[in-house]
Amino acid sequence: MPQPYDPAAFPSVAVTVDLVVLTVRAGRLAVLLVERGEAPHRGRLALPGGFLRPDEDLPAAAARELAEETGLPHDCVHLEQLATYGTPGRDPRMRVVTICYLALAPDLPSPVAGTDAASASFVPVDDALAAALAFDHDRLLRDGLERARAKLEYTPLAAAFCPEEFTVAELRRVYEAVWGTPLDPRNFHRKVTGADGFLEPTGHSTTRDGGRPAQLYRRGPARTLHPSMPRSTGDPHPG
Amino acid sequence: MPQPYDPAAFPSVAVTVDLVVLTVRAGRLAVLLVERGEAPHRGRLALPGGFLRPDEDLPAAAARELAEETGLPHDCVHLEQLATYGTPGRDPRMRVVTICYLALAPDLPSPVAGTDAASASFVPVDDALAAALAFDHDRLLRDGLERARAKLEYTPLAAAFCPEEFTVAELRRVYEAVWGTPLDPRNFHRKVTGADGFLEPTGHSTTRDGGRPAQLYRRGPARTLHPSMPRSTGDPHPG
DNA sequence: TCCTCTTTCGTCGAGATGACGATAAGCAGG
DNA sequence: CCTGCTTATCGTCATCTCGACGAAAGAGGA
Repeated sequence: MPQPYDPAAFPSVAVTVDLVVLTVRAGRLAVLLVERGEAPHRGRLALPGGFLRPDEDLPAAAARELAEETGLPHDCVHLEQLATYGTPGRDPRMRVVTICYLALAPDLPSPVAGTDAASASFVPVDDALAAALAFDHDRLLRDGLERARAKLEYTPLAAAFCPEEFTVAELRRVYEAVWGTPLDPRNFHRKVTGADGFLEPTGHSTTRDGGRPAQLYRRGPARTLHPSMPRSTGDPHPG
Repeated sequence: MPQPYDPAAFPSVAVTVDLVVLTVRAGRLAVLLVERGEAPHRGRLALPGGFLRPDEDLPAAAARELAEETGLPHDCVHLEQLATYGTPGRDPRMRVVTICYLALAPDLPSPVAGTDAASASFVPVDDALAAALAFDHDRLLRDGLERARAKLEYTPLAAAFCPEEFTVAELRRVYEAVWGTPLDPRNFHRKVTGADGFLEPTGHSTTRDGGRPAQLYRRGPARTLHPSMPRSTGDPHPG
């Protein structure tokens, strides 16, 4: 903590808040990107974000940026702090410390045209990683992906990618998109319906997936998964 | 990311790097604290930390603070970013954004007298939480504890609390101190010796624990634990 | 009606785990 | 040397979970 204190003793540091906003669209994991209109990295794709305001809390800044870029109702979006990046030179203009937030959102039907939403669009993560992003945003994105993949294992957070009511198959497709591996529908069904507090039946059902009508569920109250969601398929055993 | 750019457009923000340094001493989990010599919170206990320097990377700043406060050889200390705190008013003097790092260290034999090490000392976490810390350091400490407890479950990081060579019982006492729950020595032994890459036998043995001589191990190359270290004792089943 | 599709329920063997018994191998004291 | 104490290490067993897969249920379409 600041012991010696002198307003002139510390350097000028700009603080920004950036976002890794993930969603699952057409069975693929996608990230929200904006095209930079100014130097440096003009024309390159970048994560959305902006300066922290004078009297703004960190989560509030993240929520504000999220609303500006997506117009999403922020009661259906999961938002958590990811990490902070401050390597000198990561922004050629000046010393910038960036607090990165991770957001998981359901596939929004209309790309709501907010203030800055015009230039923002969801890009499949594979494409985003192939096309080098501006600044060190490749790294932020990779860190966000790693966090999201890990969290699906031991939290019921996959439901954050789903609409209010969803089927077990829709939830499974979220896992398959984020992890990039196919899962057995039968074992998956047994697992999630057996997990305490993961799913709450709504009583409704739907045939939007084509075959036999599926039960509709909403998110349960659980915050963690015990035991965790097994990720491997085909890997025999670690022990 | 900074789109509009104007050096005068962002407010003056001080960036500090604070540390939650944990160790296990006398079977209890302890945290490194310093006594504040200046206002605000003069005389209160606080986490060690300081200002980020102009051309210093974040992990480098954390490592520097750690060396200043403990004098620990920093090749035996695990250091990772914990979270960033920037709520307006958390420091009454000015806007401060603090990047907090978590460090796990073995019990150092001599409290090496470094530059600032004089005032720094390890305090059992229970005592630290009972005595309110300066600023919002209670929260940083709680977050650090939560992270540490979680990481022991799915990583071999408990060995970071142990010296170069250690016995299974010493490792078990680390888990018991961090989690605050007793573990069955026989099941624990089976688990850690069976986990791939967790422990590497040295061939030596010791009787420093009193009874039958115990094998000495060093840390293995594994970075994660599959399956994870079971935490519950007494809880029958979650399903 | 028959086929196809997806959901949902069962079965089986292979680990993993919790509880706990049994043995091994040191030391202290008589 | 023998007895008792300590702790380390090995086994056993019932229960739970998981992966692989079979089979029935319930809708729509040819």
